[in-house]
Amino acid sequence: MQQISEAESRIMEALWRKSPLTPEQVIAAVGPENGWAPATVKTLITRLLKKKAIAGAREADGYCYRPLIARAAYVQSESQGLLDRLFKGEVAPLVAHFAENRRLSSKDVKQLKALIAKIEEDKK
Amino acid sequence: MQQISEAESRIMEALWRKSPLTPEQVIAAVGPENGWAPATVKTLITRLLKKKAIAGAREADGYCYRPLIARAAYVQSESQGLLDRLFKGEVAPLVAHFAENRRLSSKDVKQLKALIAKIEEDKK
DNA sequence: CAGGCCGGATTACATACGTAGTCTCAAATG
DNA sequence: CATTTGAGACTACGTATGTAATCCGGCCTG
Repeated sequence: MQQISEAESRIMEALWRKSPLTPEQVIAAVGPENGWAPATVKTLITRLLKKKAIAGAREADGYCYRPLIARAAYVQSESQGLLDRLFKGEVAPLVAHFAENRRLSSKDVKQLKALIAKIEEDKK
Repeated sequence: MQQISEAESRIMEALWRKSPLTPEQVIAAVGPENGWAPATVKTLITRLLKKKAIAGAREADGYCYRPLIARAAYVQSESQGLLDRLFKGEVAPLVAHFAENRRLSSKDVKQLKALIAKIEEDKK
């Protein structure tokens, strides 16, 4: 998978959120919130097209873009990359790090508890 | 904190692992394993100096470099950045993602269990 | 048909980054 | 003192990225 830059990933997020989108919709979705001119959005789109991360096609609603990469795959790639770089590829050390630095919210803890319980249940 | 590139972070890791290090030691520590020429390492060092991520000084063992940024701070910044970008700033969704994609090792689960238990114990 | 619109290509410029060589000046050494 | 060594500055070149404008060809509309 070719690298998708942070700016480019914001286009992807818009398309993952709702797809397909017309060029105008993409511009409206990401332009104002990022302070981008339409030309900037168009450039990012062109780069994503070149990277085959999205595809454009004429559809019932007119010309539209849709993602060619699943968000889960992108998220996995980015996350695993960070874990590989900083935590020997494993999840637990990252969680431990947040715990040690008081950056685990009580909400996080509650959800992690439920998650672990579910994982163990699924194992039986 | 100024951005530290991946290549630069490898110099940091060497200094976090063992510090202070002479220029020669840094080159030996990161050069071969990354396929870098000494000039490349020197460039990366110069950039880190400019970013004030490391400092060089004459010491008992000669001229040495030491990190000016704690690994924990760097790790927190990078990790939080990823969580902010992809997981609404929270840890649990990342763990859930790995669980859903069958990317949580049994070792991870075991350690997470212990970690959660410890957190709850520390709360009492 | 002519003009306008639109999507993608192309261009522009600056910074960051990866990789590496060269130069300069100060300190160390013989 | 002269020479060597070494650290950091500077240079080089290509790619990636951020931000944005312009251009070109095809299609649609009046």
